[in-house]
Formats: sequence, structure tokens, C-alpha cells
Amino acid sequence: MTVRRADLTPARLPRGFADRGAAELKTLREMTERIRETYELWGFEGLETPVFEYTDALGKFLPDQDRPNAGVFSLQDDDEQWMSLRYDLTAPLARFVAENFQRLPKPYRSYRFGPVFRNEKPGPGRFRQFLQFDADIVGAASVAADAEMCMMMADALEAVGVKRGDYVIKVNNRKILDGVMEAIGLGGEENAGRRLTVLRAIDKLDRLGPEGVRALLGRGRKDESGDFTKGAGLDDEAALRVLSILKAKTADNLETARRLFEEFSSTESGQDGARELSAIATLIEQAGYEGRVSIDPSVVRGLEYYTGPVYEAELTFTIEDDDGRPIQFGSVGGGGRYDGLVGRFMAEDTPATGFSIGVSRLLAALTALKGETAPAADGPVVVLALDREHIGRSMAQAAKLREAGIAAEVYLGSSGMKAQMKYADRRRSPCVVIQGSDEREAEIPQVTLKDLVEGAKAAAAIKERSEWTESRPAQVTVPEERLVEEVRAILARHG
RNA sequence: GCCGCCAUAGCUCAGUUGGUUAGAGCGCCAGAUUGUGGAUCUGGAGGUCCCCCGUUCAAGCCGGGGUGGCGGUACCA
Repeated sequence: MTVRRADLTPARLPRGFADRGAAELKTLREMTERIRETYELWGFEGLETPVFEYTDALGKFLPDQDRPNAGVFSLQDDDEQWMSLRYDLTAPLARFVAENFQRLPKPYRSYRFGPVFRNEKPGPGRFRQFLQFDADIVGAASVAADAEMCMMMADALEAVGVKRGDYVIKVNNRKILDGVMEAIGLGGEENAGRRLTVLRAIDKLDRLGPEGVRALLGRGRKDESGDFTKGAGLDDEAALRVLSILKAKTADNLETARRLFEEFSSTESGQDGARELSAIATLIEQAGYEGRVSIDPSVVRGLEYYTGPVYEAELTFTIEDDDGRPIQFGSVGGGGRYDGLVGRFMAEDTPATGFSIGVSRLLAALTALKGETAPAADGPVVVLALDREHIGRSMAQAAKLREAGIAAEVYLGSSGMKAQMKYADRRRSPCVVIQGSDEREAEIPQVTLKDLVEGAKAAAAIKERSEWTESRPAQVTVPEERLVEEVRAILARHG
């Protein structure tokens, strides 16, 4: 009987964090490998930076005395300097580039993969630690670099198994949005706050629809829980003008760009933005990526540091959840041009553009897409230990298998044969090696090999208990010498 | 942050007008086979009914407070 002690430590996972088991790790590894291959194929090189950065290097969030951990996990070093866990991979890249500027080839094409941390309320599919896989080009001011990023994002998605047509890379330009702001009289420093409100409203188009966005542009909006969100306070004319951006979208990228140009040619930034989009659309077409990348004026993206083209990768397929309701996965990555970011560290401004793939989210989407597949028998061969005094012999058998490149382990627990079989089953072992006194003491020493996959199939047909005990489905007894070949034959049956 | 909902076994959940020993399914362990996983049957282990205070002869159930979780919304570099 277990004694319940008051001082036992509760075993609990911190909120917003997740453990990952063997199966998930495997698919994750395969997925990230595909992404890595894609990036390297495009000539990007790896870079790893630490999870901690000095807080000031990360950007605008300097922890103040009252709320040092708002948004970011922060702590003070022994010299009292604030350090924070990175909340994206872009700011650390900017720091690295600035610190190593002289010796890096420009343009500098690099990728990085790793966990990032955000100290905020977790939700379904939203964690406080998650994985990103970024690629960036630093030192290329041309929109050709932005076009490349979009194309490579498309390639990466296809490499991990998202079919063409099941995703779209949407591109917009912050300059268009800037132009609109200017046109409706929201230019200048004093309107920064309202501009942000407008951008946030546009960003919510997919979730709230045009009416919702309209409400947020004007007075505000009350949601189902009764909470009221204050709007941007635009008058009807201005609100319609903003909404007209969204209407400019057509199936034809060049046509969309042309419409945006006409609509917003009254401001310089609007013109620039539209011209850049037009250039990107042309490059996309010439490179053969039409249909995969789409000019979409509703894309807003990260509200802070983007200065030009912004892009977003969206999965367009839906699957049904347990209750038969459709789930949409939406954005699995995005990025844009951030010409000012490196400039925070150096006098010299350095153009840069890049994107980030939300690996955890993409993995969740792909897993859901594939559905519940029967787990493969990808565990190790388990060598049963029937007699403790002969465990050395079992170890020798396992060693032989390993020499042949076959994953194998000797059962090290203390339970009987039945439990050992159960163990092998749980390990998703394809096959167990059995050598008890019967086999060992035969004239020519033998081993019994049981094919667990075949055994499971045979079991499905058996109804009577006596059949279980009397038939020994899917197992063979062979000379011990032939152990490796026979195991290999069983493994070969199951690919 | 704001609004709402919820908290009983490892999991999903029942639990009568407040009444004695708190249940089910699944899972787990074991036996049916002293050498065989997955079907079946039988048995077993497993509970601070989230915590504290209150009402009551009596609280899983009623009241108050706290904590935790979930959903929506806001924020999201």
C-alpha cells in the first residue's frame, strides 16, 4: 500500500509547455530534416544562437521593475543585467549579424531552428515554448529577395508533404497599408496608436469577417462574452477606404497589384508598395511559382518591425474534429522585410528579409491531416530473459543483432515471460527472441523467434481461448546460429 | 487583463430531496496457460469527491472565499 505523504512533490507539467514522446519526436525529426534540405538546396547555411539574449537585444521589451516578465521570460544575470529567453529567431539573428558583420558574406543567407518562448496565456495549440524554423537573407534590398523567400516557403511546405493547392503563400506590402493610413489622415507620429488599431482590425478579417472589421474600424465591437473592444474611431468614409484595400484582391496577382496602384496612387508609399508587389508577382510568374503565391492585401503580420513586403503561409485544407466540425489550420508561418532591425545595433542600416515556419503548428496540422495511422512496429527486437543465470547469453544474442545493424535489447525487468511479451508489444517490437531451457538444451542450441506483427494478425481470427494457448501463431524455432538471418527475414516482411 | 463555464479513480464521466461502505466504462495489474503480447472470462489494486471556512444531527451535493482547468475576448514582438 502506498503511503500518501503530504510532502510528496506534485508531478506536473508547467502550464503552456509540452512533453514529446517517441512517435512525435520521430515525425518532428523527419519534418525538420525536409525543411533543412530545402533551405540548403536554396543555398542557405545553418546558424545556431543561444536561447538567452540580453533583453535589450531582443527589442522593445525592456522589463521594467513592475512587470519584468510581461511577455518574455526574463531574469537578471549575476551582474544585474537583464537576460531573456528569445521570443523569436529574428532578433537574435539581427544581433548576430551586427556582431559579426565584417566577416559575413553579403547577402548573408542563413537558417536556424529551435525553441522560442513567450510568457503569455496558453491556449489550444498555443504554447509558451514552441519551435520555429527560420530563413533570412540579410543585405539584399531588392524585392527579388522577398520573392525568393515566398518561393522557398512554398518549396518547404511541399517538402514536408503539403500538397500543392493545400496551401497558399499570401503576400502584401506594409507600404500599401502605410499609404492608406496617410490617405485617411492617419499619417505622422501622433497617430501611431490609431494606425496600430486599424492594422489589428484588418488582421482579424478571417476571424471576424468584413462586418467585424468594420466595427473595429469605427466605434468598436462587443464580442459574445460581452467584452467590448474599442475601435479606431474612423468615420464612414475612412473606414470604407480601408476596407477597399481588401476588395482589391483578385485571382490574378498582377491585376491585384494594378488595382492597388490605382486605388492608392495618391501617396508615395502606396505607389511604392504596389510597384513592389507588381515586381514580386512578375518574378513569381517567371520562376514558375504562379498559383502558389498570391498577392493578398489583407495580410498584416507582426505589427512592429516590418517595413516592406510581408508574407504568410496558410494551409487551405480543413479536416473534421472529433465532433465532425471543420478545423481550419490557417497560418503556419510568415515573415517579411525588416530593413531597420539590424540597424538597431549598427550605424549602418542593413536590409533584411526572412520568414519563420511555426514547426509545432505545422506538425499538428500534418498529423491531423494524416489521421490516426496504426503505429508501426519500429521498436527494437526484444530478447526475452527467461532465466536470470543465462542473461549473459541473451546479451550476446542482442549484441549479434546490433552488429548486424538491428536495434535490439535484452529485457531487464523482473517480470515473467507473459509480462515480457506484453513489454515487447508496448515497445512496438517487431519480433522477440525466446530462448528458454527447451531451446538452450536442444542437441543443436536453438532460439524461438516470434513475429509480433504476424501474431497480431493471426490473433484477430482466433475466437476460442484454447486456440490461443495451443496454437503458437507466427513463430519459428531455428538454430541459434541462424539468429541474425532469421530475424532479418522477419523484419524484411514488415518493411 | 476582461467575461463565462467547470473541478468525483490514471482517462472519460455517473452520483437521487443533503443520509450509512462513493460507482461505471476504458486503462492498469493478476489468474484462467508453473514458456507466450493482442480476443474472451474472472478477480484485484487504485479516491484528501480541488483546498479552506461556514450552514446542518449529517455535506461529493447547500453558502462564502481561494486555487486550478476549460472556452471566448484582448494582447501576441
